Amino acid sequence: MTMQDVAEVAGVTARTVSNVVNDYPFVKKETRARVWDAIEQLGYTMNVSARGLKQGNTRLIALAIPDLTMPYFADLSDAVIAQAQAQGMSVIIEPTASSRQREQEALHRVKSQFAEGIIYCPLEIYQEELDQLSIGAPVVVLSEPIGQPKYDHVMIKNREAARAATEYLIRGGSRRIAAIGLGAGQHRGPAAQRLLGYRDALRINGINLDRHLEITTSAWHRSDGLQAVERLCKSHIPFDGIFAFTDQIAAGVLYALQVKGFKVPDDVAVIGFDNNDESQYLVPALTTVDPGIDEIAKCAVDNLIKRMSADKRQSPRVVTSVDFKLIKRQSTRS
Amino acid sequence: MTMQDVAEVAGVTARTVSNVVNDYPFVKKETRARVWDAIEQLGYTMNVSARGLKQGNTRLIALAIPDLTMPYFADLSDAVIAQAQAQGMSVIIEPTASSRQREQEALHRVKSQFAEGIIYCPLEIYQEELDQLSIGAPVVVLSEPIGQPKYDHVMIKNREAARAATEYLIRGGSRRIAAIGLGAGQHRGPAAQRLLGYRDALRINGINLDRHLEITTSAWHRSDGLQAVERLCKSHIPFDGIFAFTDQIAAGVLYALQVKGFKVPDDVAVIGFDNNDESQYLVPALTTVDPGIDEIAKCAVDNLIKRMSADKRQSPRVVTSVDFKLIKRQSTRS
DNA sequence: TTGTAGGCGTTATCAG
DNA sequence: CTGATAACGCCTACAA
Repeated sequence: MTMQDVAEVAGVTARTVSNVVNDYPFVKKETRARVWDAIEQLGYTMNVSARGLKQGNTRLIALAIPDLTMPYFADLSDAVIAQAQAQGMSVIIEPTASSRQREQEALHRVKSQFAEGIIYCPLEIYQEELDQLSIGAPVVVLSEPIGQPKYDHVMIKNREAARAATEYLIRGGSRRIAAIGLGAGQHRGPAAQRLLGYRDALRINGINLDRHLEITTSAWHRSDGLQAVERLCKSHIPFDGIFAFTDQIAAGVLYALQVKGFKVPDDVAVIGFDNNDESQYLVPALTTVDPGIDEIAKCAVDNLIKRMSADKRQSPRVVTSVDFKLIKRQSTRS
Repeated sequence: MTMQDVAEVAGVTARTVSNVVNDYPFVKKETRARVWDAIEQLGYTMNVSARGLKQGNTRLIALAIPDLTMPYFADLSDAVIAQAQAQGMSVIIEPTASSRQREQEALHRVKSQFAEGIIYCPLEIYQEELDQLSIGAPVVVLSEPIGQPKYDHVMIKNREAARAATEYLIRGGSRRIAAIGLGAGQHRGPAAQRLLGYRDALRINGINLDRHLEITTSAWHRSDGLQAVERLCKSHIPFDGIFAFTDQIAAGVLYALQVKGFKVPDDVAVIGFDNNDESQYLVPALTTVDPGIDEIAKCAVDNLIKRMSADKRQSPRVVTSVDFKLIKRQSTRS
């Protein structure tokens, strides 16, 4: 079933069929109609591999994220897909299960999945390593760059946002603020930045650090928040505020606090990070940091598409920073 | 940058390069090594469009869902991607925004996005219409079929599950049970089936229907659950149980009940549908129906791949039914 | 406004 | 085990 077949039925040549399906303007109305009829009649669909081969593009991009079942990444994926579709591109999603190996595979597989570029959310692969990989396709990285990165980056200011969140708790009267969500052994990446921002806030406001209030977790799930609170309680460490590194952690935290009989925000104020849709329906509704997902997605897709256009491959790397917002709800005192 | 270029550097022909990258076994070890070296050196990646053209496949499938930001569909997408990857396929996700037009577009665009088949979650397009569309690619539909469908279907027994959920509330002592989530004007689709199951349960247990307890919503979001409870309260309709058609609705319901001072499950027992991860961290943890997402995804992908293999295109349509489970938690009395 | 011819990068066929 | 050659289906100068 080729253009040739359609052409024969319509009584024209393949060239004309091509003109019709590609909306080339200078085709007689009547010819156009005959061709469309033939297409319908035969159930013809164009072979996109052939077109891709000829034109050298697929209009497909890849998006590598740690875990699609986490609301933040689902929202991000949705926003990326929307932005891409607005530019006539489709998106292949590749969850990496927060595994180093799967992240590497995702980067290497880009081309073999027909994608012309990739938006990459790193968790396990650090920038030095990333910058040494040879990927053979344009990349936009969603994280804070260090020094002169090899690829375009889109980021939010994790450290500043974390500081703003922590200071908001302090302004509400909290003095013993727990920070929940640093991964064991992590010294880099968003969680580490958020911890630094937390410490900044304490230092600037003259509050002593207490390492017992910095709770590491194995991941960023609700269960991690719940376990963190249990650990805090079990070791009898007093606390009157919690900065959860993600809203999912915060959801687990709120659950645990409720079960243990703490009043939020009176006994303990809680702030999250991500502004998931879910967070406004928690009880009490969660104060959180809105990272501006739509803006992140827009910048990422725009930059990737620019980079994909052949003439821009060598242009200087661009690092885009997206503004965050503090969303004030009922889980904190103001 | 073609195989030819690699071949010249490696001192072989393109044919040999092809054999190497495709793991054809009968290539001398030494030749193989030389070829890989050349590939590394040149940063060569195969042009998959060319291969697709030659072999007639892309190993890409599409997944059309209403909204990726809804946990159920994010979980489903994740499961479908995992299943597809296990079979060496990648997935293009197409959110249809619960819009009739976007659902149609998704179905028509399949091929033009390089996908060889599509898994389709209908919301707005009914089966008669779907069965008349000419799609030109294998389709697996995730919904209950009516009569003799044109395509393969994978379904859960919505009506039976809804009945089981409602009966569980009845067994817990609820008599005035609200059903929340039927779309305005919907007489078909999963919501309608769930309403029927709800009515079945009441009838079988000798409880009179009260249409005031059947609350329609515009969508299946948390906000819809919240508004439904407000509407119930405002019109002073007494109720002691709620069957929410999704866990997201239930989350909004629990929030509203908490705000209004109802005790769950003592004053009002609540049951949901979907078993989102979130639901076990709601306060109180939500009793719900687990539709078996992994099983659904596995059946969908398996059936689609079978259907894609040329010789199976004409085999009889298969309808797969996946079992549900009741997950009992603290939002209901037992 | 439509027809003709050639090539995009790969793999398959046939030799060797 | 490897080399040459011919498609795969489409697009685009160029020609008419």
